[in-house]
Amino acid sequence: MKIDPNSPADLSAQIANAIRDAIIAGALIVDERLPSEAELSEQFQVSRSTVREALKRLAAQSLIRTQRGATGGAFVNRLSFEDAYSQQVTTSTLLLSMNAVSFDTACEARYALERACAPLSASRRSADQLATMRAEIFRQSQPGLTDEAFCASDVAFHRALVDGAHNPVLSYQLAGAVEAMQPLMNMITFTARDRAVILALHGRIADSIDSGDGDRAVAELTALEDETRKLAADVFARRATRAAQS
Amino acid sequence: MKIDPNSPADLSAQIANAIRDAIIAGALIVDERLPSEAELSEQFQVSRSTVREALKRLAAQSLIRTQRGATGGAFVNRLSFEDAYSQQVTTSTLLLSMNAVSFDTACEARYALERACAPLSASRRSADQLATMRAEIFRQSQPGLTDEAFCASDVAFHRALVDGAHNPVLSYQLAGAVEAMQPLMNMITFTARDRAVILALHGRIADSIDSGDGDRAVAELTALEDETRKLAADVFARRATRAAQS
DNA sequence: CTTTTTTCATTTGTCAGACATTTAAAAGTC
DNA sequence: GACTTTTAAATGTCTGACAAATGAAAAAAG
Repeated sequence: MKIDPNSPADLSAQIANAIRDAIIAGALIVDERLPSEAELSEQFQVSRSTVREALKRLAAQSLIRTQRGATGGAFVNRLSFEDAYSQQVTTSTLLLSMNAVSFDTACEARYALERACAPLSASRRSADQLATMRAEIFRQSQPGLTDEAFCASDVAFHRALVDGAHNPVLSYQLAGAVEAMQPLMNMITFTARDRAVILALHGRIADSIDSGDGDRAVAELTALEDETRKLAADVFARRATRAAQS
Repeated sequence: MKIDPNSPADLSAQIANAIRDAIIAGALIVDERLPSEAELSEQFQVSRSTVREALKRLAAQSLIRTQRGATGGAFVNRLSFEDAYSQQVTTSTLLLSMNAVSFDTACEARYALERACAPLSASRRSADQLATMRAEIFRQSQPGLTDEAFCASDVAFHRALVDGAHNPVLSYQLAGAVEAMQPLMNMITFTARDRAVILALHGRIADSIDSGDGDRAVAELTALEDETRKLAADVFARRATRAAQS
């Protein structure tokens, strides 16, 4: 681990990268304790503040955790799917909102990924996951549900579908795509008729998963994608009309 | 943005979260300049070091960038797909290595996601992306190629396939899955016969994409997945045998 | 001897103040 | 007007200090 004091990059960034690379390379293993801040500052020949800034950078990426006290210090963190999941959601959300990703693009990606899960979910889903899907469908059928609650239930439904594949890697990858779309989905106002159509599609998707028919689930998901895009197109068309009039 | 000095969490973490939430909520927009460190330390009633640690946390997530000098400061960063992409790769790599994700699980996720891209890629890929696929296939046919170089070319081939879908969200999501698997793939040693089989499958995939036949591309990808898993199974079986003998 | 309490050393968290470095704008010079 | 110099503002780094947490060792109690 070498540091160049004349590099344009901040010392704290260099140190953080050096430690991160050591973790990736396996030189530092999970739960291993890093040297104390005082020792690190001596090793790298920098002040303790600089070391601390480097450690905070790593902590922000869940690569280390710190503990105070006599036997405390910084420890290499086992990156859990949960940690990665929440980071993935914020990153994806910001990506969509900051880069003006169109609704169609996000929607296409989301359903393409979901269709990838459907066959696996159809053959593996637990009874519990199927029950969750049914429960969310029931919730969506309740009158008086706000649009936001409807969207939230929609996310829960699709998460159960994805988790049914019992592949944590897939669940992790999809989490961002599905949850990050929620702000976009929330722009849509659902009429009673819209909800009925979606509800019917959700029901048919659950039935397909229930009967283990992956191909049919894929087809129903495609139908749901078409429906979603049609709804969004209507919303944007109405907005454009209003904007032109005013 | 309120900070609780009695919270168990570090002040710097609280401040970082407050600023992050403001960015997500849109209260701070892209390229907007945050108050100077001195001003922030007064606003939050903490020392400048604490503010700095908070800012380093945000910088580690590419949420802000800092600039020195008279008109310098911390600016809200436009999170680019490239930034997110590299973070995604490191996170995915660590997830796989630290959580003992099986080769089969990772492989299944990867090919499921790739199959999701295939139909889109078949109908949209640019001539350039198809040329890249062909070029990588040619490179893979060269004798004397190391296993690592073969794997790297494999990644490039699949990236071209994915990018052919022309959906940045899909490319971003898949980047992690494909690149993070490279260390696992590198454990496999390819015999000349293995390479010939893979090469033939790559050729057929490229042909499918070329002719716009998404369904066939999906089928060929499935065949490639089967082949990859068979190779991996052989490797692990040989290892188990050697381990039992020694 | 065992259990409980106290003390203590270690380590992170926070603060205050200082200086170095970078940078662009303002002021000065020709 | 064009160029150079100065200046002010901001981040980057260093030093030293104290607070707070925490486990371990030492001391006290039974």
